[in-house]
This record gives sequence, structure tokens and C-alpha cells, in this order.
Amino acid sequence: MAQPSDELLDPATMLDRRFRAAISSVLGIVPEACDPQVRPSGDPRHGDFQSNAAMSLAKSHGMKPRELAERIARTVDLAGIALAPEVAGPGFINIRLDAGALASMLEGMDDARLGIVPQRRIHAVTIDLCGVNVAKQMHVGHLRATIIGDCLARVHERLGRKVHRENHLGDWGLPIAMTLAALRRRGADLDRLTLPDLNVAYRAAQAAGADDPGGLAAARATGCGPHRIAELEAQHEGARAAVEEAKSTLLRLQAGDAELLRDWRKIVDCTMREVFETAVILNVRLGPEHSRGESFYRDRLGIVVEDFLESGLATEDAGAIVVRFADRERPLLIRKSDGGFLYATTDLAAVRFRVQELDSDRVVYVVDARQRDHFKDVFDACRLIGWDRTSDGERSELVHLGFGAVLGADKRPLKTRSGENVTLASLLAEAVARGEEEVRARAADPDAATHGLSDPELHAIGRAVGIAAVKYADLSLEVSRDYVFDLDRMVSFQGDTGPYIQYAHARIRSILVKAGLEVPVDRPALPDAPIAVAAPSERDLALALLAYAGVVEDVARTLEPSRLCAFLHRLANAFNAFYHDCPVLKADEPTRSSRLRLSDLTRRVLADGLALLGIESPARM
RNA sequence: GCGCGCGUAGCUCAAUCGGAUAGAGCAUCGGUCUUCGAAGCCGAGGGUUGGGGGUUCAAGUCCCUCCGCGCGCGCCA
Repeated sequence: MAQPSDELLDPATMLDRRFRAAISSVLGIVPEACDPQVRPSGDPRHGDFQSNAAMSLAKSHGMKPRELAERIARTVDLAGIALAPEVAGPGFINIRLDAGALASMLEGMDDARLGIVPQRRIHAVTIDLCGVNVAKQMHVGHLRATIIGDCLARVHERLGRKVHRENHLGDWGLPIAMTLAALRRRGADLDRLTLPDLNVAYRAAQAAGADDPGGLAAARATGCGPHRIAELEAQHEGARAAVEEAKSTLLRLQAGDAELLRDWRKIVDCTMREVFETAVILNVRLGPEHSRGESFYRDRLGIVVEDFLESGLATEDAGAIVVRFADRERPLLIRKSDGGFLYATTDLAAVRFRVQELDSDRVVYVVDARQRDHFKDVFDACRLIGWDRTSDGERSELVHLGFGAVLGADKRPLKTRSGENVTLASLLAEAVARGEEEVRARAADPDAATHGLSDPELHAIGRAVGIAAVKYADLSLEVSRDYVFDLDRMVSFQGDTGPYIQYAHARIRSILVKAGLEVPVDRPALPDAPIAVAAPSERDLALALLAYAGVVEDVARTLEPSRLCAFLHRLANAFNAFYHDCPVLKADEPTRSSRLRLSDLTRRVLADGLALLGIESPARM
């Protein structure tokens, strides 16, 4: 029985249902067991969609593929959706959608939802993103952890899911204690501390604590002079002293020393000020309410180890506590021989908290791909002990979305000329400057839509363009891959770039304004005009638009933002071709209104999709 | 040594559970603005999908093997 909302569905879903029913009927099996393999056609000559199920199902049912395809094609009910299907080749079933059906499906999606159906799920989703370290400036790695995580959070939210954005700060432990001890020792004014100062102090403290027994041994073995050995011994002693001081600072901090905690808070706040400023520049939704660092879990670590010991999953090994796995040599250390906890312990506590207390049936870690082994171990440990179950027993999906490195032109991790890590702040400043440069150059043209705009307006557009360039370039690639950071390519307004999509949006908006329409951000500009789909490029545009909801669902399912970018690029291309072929403002009614409405729908899908990527859609550029 | 990831056009990248002739962008070359924003559109050239073997109606995709690159591997995070 057809649902009342049936007509709101996209063509792929409708065809899936109809073919599922037909295959079920032909083969005498339940619909759930039939995958109709409905796919968009690669070649327009084969129609709009195809079902490939007959070829793979034929053998197991003792039929010839072609014969099965014929029977499915005769049986399937495509009334109101498509023309009669045609069988081709070894058993492809080709489908051409009906123009009237396309029009009514478009009218059906032309509201604030844009065809997206909210997922009714009782559990939440947790996205671990950003992952900054206190006392350290953000670098390019944080760019990816932040924007990919923000995009996935937005996509899940768009689908009606409750999302917890968790910024798992590195705000606890020896390195922080070391930095704190060093700053206090030299009497630094923590109220006037800047992040670069703090960063220098952090690195100095790290260097002071750097023990180099290997170097010492090597120096002895290779017969270095006594001066060199004495120097290394002194460094060794100095490092031990620094580490001892840091350890005692950490102990006092852990014991709740009020003065230390106050100072600790100051360096945390100093770090986070930059994080939140960066979030604003990046157009990422990340605030203090999303910060829950390692310190949050500090009182939950002991019980983690105890529970693993009690369950028999953890054993002692050379004084340390480890969890072993049946299928690999590598154990997971959860307590050091000196009784201290490790980051794995914190991560175990965090998974447990996120699944059980944040009630998440999905926990996504947007973290550097190099930590793949670590997360595999942590997640497996959680599954062994049952911490991947929500309180009502639902199994939670634990997934590490490991992203690749950002490389420089030399294919090596991005560095400045002097060999320093590139800070995120400097990288974004350059991107904004480049975006602004492009926008101002074009605004100089007296015919440009941006000509005569005020300085702050041009700056705002330039910023949106520069940030879009960087984010789109990142999000449009497969997450796990490394990529070369090339600002020239990214800010280009041609090709598969953020600015190109933004341009398509601004251009459409300008057409609607020229038609004298009000152009609301997220509502139809002309909700009542009948849509007609006639010209080939109109059809292409219609098919692209109708794919939107499915793409958003795919992105949530696969955690691949690049699919959304590919969709937006296809849609912008389809619109540009349509715009070239089909006059809008100069067409006669009712074609004019139909095309205006198609344009308006395109405009809102582009803006909605860009918003899911965390990219702004300027009205003019 | 063990484990993981990646090799696709000159460059940067796509390719849905294995589907029809492997697609885009950049670059190159050629068309296209006195007509809605040419940041656009239309077209051309460019490929042994790292090599070899296998599975099948069908392989860039799955399996085996070799080569190359990157990353990770017990008391840091």
C-alpha cells in the first residue's frame, strides 16, 4: 500500500520499491531479500535509471539473465513514474522517467525540507572533532579534524539526529603539567599570556624534559670526547629534574590544589580563545559547550582498569596492565607499571561515556589516520567488555574516520620555509587574503555585481570565498587520502571548487532578484507556479535536484563528505547548462514561472548543501 | 620483521554491493558575449587503471603474487 508521502520520495527510492515488489513477485521471495540494484544510468542513451538485479539473481534461480529481466520488466508497475522499461544487453533493465512525474516530484520537494525526510531515531550521534591540545597552537591537522567533523555533525543534524560534538581536548597529563610548572617557575603572568607565548613555553618545557639515553649510549659507543658525554649526562640530569618537577606538579593538580587548578584553567582558557576565534573564521559550530577534555575523565580512569581486570580481559604484564586480543600480537596498555594511566585509558572511558551517558548509537572519531591501530584496539576492547551497548542494549557503531595528511608542494607534511609547522591561523589568514584579493579584483569591473560595495562588504565576501576554497578543497577529496595544499588551485573560481559553486548560487539569486521576486533564505520564492520539465538540460537539472535527499543520506551513512561536493558540482554544472540552453526571464508564461521556480529550487539546494559543508553562500560575489 | 593505507590522463582527483565505451577539473588546442552574471557554455586531443596471474556473464573494484610510496608497531599523547 502506497504511503501518503510516497510522492515526496526521490525517483531512486520509488524505483527501488517498485522493482523490489516485482522481483519478489517473479521469484516468489520476500521483498526484503530482493536487492533491485537500481542505479542512475551512466549513459543517457540507456535512460535515467537501470536495474541490474536480473543478472546476478538469474543463476541462483535457474534462469537465464535476459529471461528474468524480461519477466521483471513485464511485471514491474511503474505507473506514474516512468515509461515502459526496456531490457538491454545481458539483462540490464533501463528506465526512463516520465516528464510529468519529474515535475510533480520537484514540486513535492520544493519546500523548506528539500525532500529530506527526518530520521526518527531515539539515540544520539557523537562526533569527536577538532581535538586541540592545550598550550599548542592549532596546525593544519586540526583543520581536517574540525571541518570534516563539523560537516558530519551538520549532516546528521539536518537528518534530524541529536548530535554531540565532542572536542576532546588534550588538557591533562604530564606535558601540560610540565608547561604549567615551567611557567610558574619563571613567574609568567598567566593573565596576560598569549597563545604564541604559551606555545613557546610548551615547546621549551618539552625540550627541557627530553631525555636522550639513546644519544648518550651512542656517544659512549662511538667514543665521543668526555665533553660531549658530560654534556649529554648533564642534559640527562636536567631532563630528570624537569620531569620530576612536572610529575609533582601533576600530582598536586590531580589532588585538586586550588592555586594550581586556577592557573591550569588560565592556560586552558588562553588556548581555547584561539580555538573559538578560529571556529568563527572557519564557520564551524564549535564553542565552549563542546569542550570535554581528558581532564573530564580523570576520575573515571581507575574504574576502567578495575572493570577490565574484574572481567578477566586485562592482565598484568611486567607491572603494566594490558588487554590482549585473540587476532593480534599487539596488546593495549591501559595502566603503566608506575600506576599511571595512558591515553588508551582515557579513550576507553570516553567511549563508555559517549555510548552510555550520551546515549549514542554511533560514535565517530575524526582523527588522524595514523591512529588507526590505536582506535582499532580501543574499540575492540570496548566491544569485548560490552561498552558498545547503549543502556537499552542497542549496539553502538564505533568508527574511526582517519584522515590523511596535508602536504606541501614537496609532498612532505606542510612546513614553513624555516621548517616550522604551519599554524592554522596563518594558513587561514592567507586563504582569506587570497579570497579577498580575487573578490576585489572582480569588483573593480564597473559591470560587476559587486562593484561599488563597501569595504566591509567586500571583506566579508572575500572571507567567505577564501574559506570556502580551503574547506571545499579538503571536503571534496576522499577523507583517508593525503592531499597537497595548493591555495592557487583552491581559490580558483573555475572547475570543481568552492567558489565555483558559490558563484552558481549568486548568479541564480541575481536572476530571481531581477525577476522582481523576494528571495527568502530557506523558503520557496514562488511556491505555486506549476513546473514543467521539457528541454534535455531541464531534465538533467531535474534529475540532479531530485538526487539531493539521497545524497545527504549517503553522506551520513558512508561518512564521506566528498559525495556532497560531487553532487553540488554536478548540480551547478547542470544548472549552468540549463541556463545556457533555456531562457528564463525572457520566456513566455507559464514557462517563465516554471523555470524561475526551478532556478529558485536549485538556488536553495545549493545553499543548503553548502551549509552542510559549513560554507556560506554570499548573495553577490 | 609484522600490520595498515595508497598506486587511475602531463597535473589534481572521480568512478554507488563487481555493471554497458574508466569520468571530471586544471593545463593545451578550437568554437561561443550588441540577448537573463563568459567566474559560464559547447567541442578536441590525452589511459596497458603500477606489473603478472586468478575468480565470472561482467574486474579500476574481489582473491593471490611481485614492485614502488607513505604510515604505525608496550609503559608519550
